[in-house]
Amino acid sequence: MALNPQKATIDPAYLDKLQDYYAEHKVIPSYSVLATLWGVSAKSWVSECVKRFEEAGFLDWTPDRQLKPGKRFFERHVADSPVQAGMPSAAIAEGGDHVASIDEMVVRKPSATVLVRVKGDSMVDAGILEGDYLVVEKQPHGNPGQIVVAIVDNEFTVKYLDREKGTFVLKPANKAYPVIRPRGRLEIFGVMAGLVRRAR
Amino acid sequence: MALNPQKATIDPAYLDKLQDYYAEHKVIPSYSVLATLWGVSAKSWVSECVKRFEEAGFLDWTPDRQLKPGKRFFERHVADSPVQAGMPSAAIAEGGDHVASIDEMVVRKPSATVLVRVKGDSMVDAGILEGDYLVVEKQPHGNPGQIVVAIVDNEFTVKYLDREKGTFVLKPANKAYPVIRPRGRLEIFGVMAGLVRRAR
DNA sequence: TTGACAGCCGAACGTTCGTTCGGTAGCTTT
DNA sequence: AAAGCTACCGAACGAACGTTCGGCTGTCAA
Repeated sequence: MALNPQKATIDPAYLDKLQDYYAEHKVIPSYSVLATLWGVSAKSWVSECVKRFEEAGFLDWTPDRQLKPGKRFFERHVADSPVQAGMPSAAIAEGGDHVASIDEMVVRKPSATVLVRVKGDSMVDAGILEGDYLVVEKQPHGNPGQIVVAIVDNEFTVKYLDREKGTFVLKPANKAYPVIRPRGRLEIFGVMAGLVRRAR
Repeated sequence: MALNPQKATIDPAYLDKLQDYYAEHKVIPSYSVLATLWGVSAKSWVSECVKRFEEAGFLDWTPDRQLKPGKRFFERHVADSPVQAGMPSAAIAEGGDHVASIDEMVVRKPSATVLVRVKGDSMVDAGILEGDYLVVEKQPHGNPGQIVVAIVDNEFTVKYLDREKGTFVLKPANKAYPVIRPRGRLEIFGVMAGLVRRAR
């Protein structure tokens, strides 16, 4: 057990503060600012801690040797059971699930991905509410069963794509709305890749 | 017309390159790096351009006078109508809804934010489906009307928080489920800050 | 043809940066 | 009781930073 490769410990409180700072300013601060942020007074100590963050993958360097967020910097914790609810950190060990970032769980092809604000309640039964942001992967076709964003009468419409006797139709997820049977070609803007809602 | 308040012109190519750099590294580079990035050789010129970006709202300063992205830096279009579907950028004109990244629209305090996977269908009427990820800001209390994650019988439960005769109760958004009236203290894990769904 | 202006360069300069290194105080381990 | 380790401090230092300022070139209006 002496061969435990004992990683240098990193202080989760330091990471928290850095992440919150970054969330506010979108930049990694200088060592002296970091020092005051962390409540320490020695830049040399900051330097030491930064090295640990770097080894752990939370910080990294640009080719020009400027400090930048590392791969794990944007990791978000996925809580599964309340067991860990109270525990005040228990190290950054491999415990629990992580997710790279919300962005990445929902957008696969950034260049083809757009957000579309949902209007109306025609899809409530699919859990899509007015005001939600639909993450849409732009592409001119879709498969039956998928939720697609189509262009009807020069407006976006979010509907289930389905097939009826060889032609595509758009089905709402709300009994109060009718099925849309487009005459002519159905113009599909993209398919739903995900959904994001801001609370309240 | 001499009194046209003629804004100093900003070079969109410069902005593009800066944004690409930022997208890759998640930091604003130093003036000398900016110079090579832009293909100019005078830091003084970089300084001048930075001032213009600053006035235009694309760059800003931290309280410690470090350069950081400004409000308009992240302008990413939220498509509202199909009109803009095809257009490839069309200049830096004002207007339109913008959003930085999905992460940021939904998490304010990274250090207190967790993802909770939704189990069951007790909140379907609030558009919260099984398998969704609830973005939860950890805090031990909430206000009536908010959707909260509470700990009941050592399990997470997502419910509306409400008040009945002075005590807090948890209301599902699904008539098939009963209101939960906790005996003793109600243990709140956090409040819903947002929701993320991966399509299928 | 003169002058104003915009885009850009280059040197100089004081400030701040991050590193190095030698320290101290407290806790464990032996 | 000594030795070792960890968390942190503080001074020193060269390198890099961003600002200022003067200068050059090309364009456009008068």
